[in-house]
Amino acid sequence: MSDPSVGQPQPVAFGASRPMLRAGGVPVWQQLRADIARQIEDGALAPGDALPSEAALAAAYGVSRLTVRRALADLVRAGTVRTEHGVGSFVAAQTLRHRIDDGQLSLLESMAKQGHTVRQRVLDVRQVDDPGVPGTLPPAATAEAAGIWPSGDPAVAGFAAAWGEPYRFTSFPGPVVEYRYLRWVDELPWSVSFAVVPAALAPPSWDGTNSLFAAIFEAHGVKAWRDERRFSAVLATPDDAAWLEVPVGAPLLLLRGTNSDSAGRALAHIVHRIRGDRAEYGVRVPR
Amino acid sequence: MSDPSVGQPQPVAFGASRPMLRAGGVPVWQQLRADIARQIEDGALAPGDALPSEAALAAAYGVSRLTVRRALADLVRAGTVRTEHGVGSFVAAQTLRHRIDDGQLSLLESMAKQGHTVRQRVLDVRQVDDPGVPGTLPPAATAEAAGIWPSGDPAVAGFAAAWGEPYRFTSFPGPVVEYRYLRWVDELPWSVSFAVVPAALAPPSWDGTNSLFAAIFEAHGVKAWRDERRFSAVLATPDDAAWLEVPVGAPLLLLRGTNSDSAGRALAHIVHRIRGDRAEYGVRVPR
DNA sequence: TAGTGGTCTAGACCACTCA
DNA sequence: GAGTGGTCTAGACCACTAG
Repeated sequence: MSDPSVGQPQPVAFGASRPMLRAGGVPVWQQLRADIARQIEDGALAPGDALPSEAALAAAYGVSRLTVRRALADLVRAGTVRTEHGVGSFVAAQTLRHRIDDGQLSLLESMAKQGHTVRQRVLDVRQVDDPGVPGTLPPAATAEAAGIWPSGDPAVAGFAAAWGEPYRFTSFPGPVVEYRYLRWVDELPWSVSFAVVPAALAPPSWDGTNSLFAAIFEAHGVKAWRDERRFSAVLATPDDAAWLEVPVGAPLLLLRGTNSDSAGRALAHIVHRIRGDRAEYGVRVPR
Repeated sequence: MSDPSVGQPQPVAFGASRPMLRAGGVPVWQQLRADIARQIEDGALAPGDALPSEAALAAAYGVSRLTVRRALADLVRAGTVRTEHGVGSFVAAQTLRHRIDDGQLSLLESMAKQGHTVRQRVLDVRQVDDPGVPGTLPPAATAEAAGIWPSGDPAVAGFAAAWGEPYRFTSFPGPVVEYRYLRWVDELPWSVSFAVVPAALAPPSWDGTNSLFAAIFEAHGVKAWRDERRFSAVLATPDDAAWLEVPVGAPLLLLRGTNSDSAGRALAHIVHRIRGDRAEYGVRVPR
């Protein structure tokens, strides 16, 4: 109840708008979330503005701090509010959803045309001598699809877990190489990605400065075409959250696909886990 | 600590696997989630099996019930665990992700070819005489993109909020008709969808027994083609949750697109909010 | 050092389901 | 009525940030 206007713009009178209904069917934390969201929506709070502290909100609304935290956690997962440990909560900047025309251009090429910068960093490269084939894949491979993430070292989660189903390269039997890499667009995390290619085609030392398929083309003269893209939605695991700088439970666009050569032979499988608040993938539908 | 084996299969010895680490950097609820998930992953718990009650889990792991609930809430959002109020928690059945080859076929046609049944129900139809045009859209239209959902009557959220950006039909000025409808696949909720079409083209009484564009074709002889599909990921709002029978915060695949006639004139805008645990949309990429 | 968010506890009451 | 999950509280301690 003390004067909170010290440097930060005075927020609207939180809690004054309407008292929480304890008897109605709607939980208090949902009403609270809606009330905070409405003030952001109405423009009473602009992006970057500080919210009152959790303790202040709890006092203003006459609820416990845990109830406030539950409402805020929902807004944080949705990307509406951003929290900084030890600092405060703020209205999140509206992140622009970049429209990617996901044709045959790589992300680097597509974004460069729009004037955006793309940076890639290879997290790990691993050769697997006995890759997954139908029927022999361990149960861990389907774990990701079930929303299960590894509890131990995150680095051990390989392509198979990300892909979520048996795979193999019929035209290129033998060992494969798995890549895991991060992508930034305009210096903000964009996606954590997995790729697997036959070892016979794997570029010896891909460092992410160009696209993986550009590297394959340079090394072997083989051109890889995208032939299908499959889209779904998943939640960010703690692993995703750490890499992508989003809270656990944030929405991710799951993009899976296979690249093939001109003869239709599969050359690579790719999985992208893309920040749902940043990406909108556009695909032209042929008539 | 009493004997819980009464009719339900005796679950594995929860809590015996490893004690919670209180000093490590990983929060206890994340360790707990991982521990429960591992037992599901390992096959110790099969789909449909009952988990111990929250109180029993709290006692077995030596944590408070709230910590258990936090771990379970994460698994519920991810679709790994299903809870029934007053009954218990269960390992969720692995929902199959249907692959839709999202070409020019409607969902009804595409799924019928795979032997699945599709049912549609129109929730509401509304004529809007002054539809959103660039620059005149109220701030509420962008609310959905920011993860804000209406606190009042859910039925008032119209197409503009779902679409998230200004729109208009340059070739068909004048009033538009908004539809909101639900779709089931194999009698399980699939998506909640929004469509807006010029009033001049709107089928007088579409009831969902056929596809909206089939109805338009029958009424006016105008064939609508899909020309682009845009994919993103969002979280289920309480509104989505109620319709789609998923928990709040579950991942949804956001599919937006425009259908045009053979001359390229926009005839309709569509938004689908699709259960991420059920759908995987496939699109062929032209070379 | 003060204030903030992050975590966890013990306990309470309610709504719901089922024997 | 017993047992379950759903909600909420009051309080505690910690980690982090900043003046």
